[in-house]
Amino acid sequence: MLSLKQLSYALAVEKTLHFKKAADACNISQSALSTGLNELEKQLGIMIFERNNKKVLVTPLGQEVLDLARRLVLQASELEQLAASHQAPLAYPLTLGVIPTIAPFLLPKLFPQLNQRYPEAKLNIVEEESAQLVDLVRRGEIDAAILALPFPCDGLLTLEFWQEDFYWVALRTEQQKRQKEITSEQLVDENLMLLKEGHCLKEHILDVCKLPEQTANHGFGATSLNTLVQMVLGNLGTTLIPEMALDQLTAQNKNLRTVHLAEPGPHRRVAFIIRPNYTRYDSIQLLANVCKEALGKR
Amino acid sequence: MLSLKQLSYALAVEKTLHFKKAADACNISQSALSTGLNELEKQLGIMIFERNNKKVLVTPLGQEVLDLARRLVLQASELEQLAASHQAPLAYPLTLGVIPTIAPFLLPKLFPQLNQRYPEAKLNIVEEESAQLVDLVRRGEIDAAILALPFPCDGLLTLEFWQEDFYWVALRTEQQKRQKEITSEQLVDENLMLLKEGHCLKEHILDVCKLPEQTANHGFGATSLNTLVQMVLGNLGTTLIPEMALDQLTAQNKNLRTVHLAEPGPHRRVAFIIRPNYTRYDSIQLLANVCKEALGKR
DNA sequence: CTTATAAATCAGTAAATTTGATTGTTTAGA
DNA sequence: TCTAAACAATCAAATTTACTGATTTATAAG
Repeated sequence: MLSLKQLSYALAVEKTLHFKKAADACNISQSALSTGLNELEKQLGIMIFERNNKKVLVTPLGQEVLDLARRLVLQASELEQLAASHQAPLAYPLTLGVIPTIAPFLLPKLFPQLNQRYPEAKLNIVEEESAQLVDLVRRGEIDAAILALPFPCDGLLTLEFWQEDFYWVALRTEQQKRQKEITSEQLVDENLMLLKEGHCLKEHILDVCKLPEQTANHGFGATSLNTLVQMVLGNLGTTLIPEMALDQLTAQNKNLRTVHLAEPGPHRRVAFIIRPNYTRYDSIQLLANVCKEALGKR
Repeated sequence: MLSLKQLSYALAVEKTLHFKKAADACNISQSALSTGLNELEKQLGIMIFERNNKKVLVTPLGQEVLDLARRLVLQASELEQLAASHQAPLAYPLTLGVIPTIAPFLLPKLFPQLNQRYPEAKLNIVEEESAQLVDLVRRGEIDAAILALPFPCDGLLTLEFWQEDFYWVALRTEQQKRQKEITSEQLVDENLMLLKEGHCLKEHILDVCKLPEQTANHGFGATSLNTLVQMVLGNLGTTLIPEMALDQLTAQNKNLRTVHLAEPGPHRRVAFIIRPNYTRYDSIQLLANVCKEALGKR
């Protein structure tokens, strides 16, 4: 009878195309992996890998088999997790993707809250941009991801748990007006610096402000809001940051002023995305609630 | 590591709720099954079955786990089949459902043709009514089914391979007209006998003829077209049969006359149904072609 | 031609699964 | 209340399977 172990060996080889490395990844000897694979191929009656002593490559039929095997192994691990998650909520470690414009602001609030509610909870965090995270979730390499919407995630489930607005950050100077709000039109003259290509926050800001791509000075390719704010302090321009970043990035600094962006909100919505028939929906929902609470208390 | 073997043991117990019977079904001893299950439950850290020496029942969480396990085991077998089907077309035995108004007429033509084209092909046939077959396909208990359309099969794929019309069957008498066609209106006076409830052919006929339910004498609950034709011979009334049944049921008998039903056709369409991501789509397509040929040659 | 590399193979061993017999409960019937 | 039957759990022994480390064989590169 087909075994999941054998299938996982095959998947390891698919990844590395190298028996020794794959064996190491599986914590077995090269010879065990070799015989295991031969056994699998014998049982299926096909060649999955075309190989000689020097090269390994996947056959076309082998690719089909591996794709099915991947699904199988993924579902098996989901079954294990389902069982584990019913012992204590979130007991089984969850691998979570978070985008860079959320991670540094949400996580420091999330972890203490989570520890208090679910002491046995364990999270592995992966920080990537939205597009990569969607892909990782789809392929089942991570359990879920936290992104800012709108973002195209066809076929995935979204679990929204937070909405927020953007704030304009500028240097506090003598001749400033004591304004409470700033409009998109006013922003045009303010040498706006945004994150570099690929960060959804840039798109969201341009969308909300109905500004064309060119309006924004691209901040010399800054990849973090922290950097952007440092640049504001260096008098290089101004920027926009989401509400959740306010206290960490600007609250401590008397030289900065933050002004609410006067556009109809919410300016961005924050949500978990998961595969539609992910088995630990409950855990993610639990987690979403904790996130909400964590962000809720100012 | 979780093994498919253990999962299949659990599924066997779910079916029988009896360790010894389940063990027999798995071709292992009761003790092996018992330890296997204990091992599985230990690995998952949960109870799947609540049991004492006298009763076995599934826990709520156990049910969830079993549902996932079923999917897993099904997909594993599909993987095996995928591999096997690439060695020789149709080599791996295929379990096929066929409705009673098709099976006796299609299969005798199909098998010789199939044997000639694909000598290694093997089919297991299950004869049930449409609704049951749809269910069996959905649950993965059979690979595919042949039904007559229209029939509701949401979420399943259909592979149509044949269309045909209905023919009116009546006793050949002295005073008959030599008519070539008969209309629905004329049928009303002809004491029409149809199959009993549940056979889609009855629905199809009433639909095509735009007749209300009550028009048809229900043939005293006949469950086969053969019986109906015998009743026609016994001068109990008349009936309608599909084209594919003509030569077997009426061609040999001089006392019967068959007249084409004058309604816009085709009166019924015959198709395979399969699960959308069934792995042996190719095999079914092959099979559909053979069916078409088999019916095609008169 | 030599060398380094990598998969296959082999023999021995460890681990797992399975069997058959037995035990201990539970239920139903006397 | 007692007895018998049914059934899952358990145990020791046997078998099968999986793994390791060493060796062999084949390949590509120098």
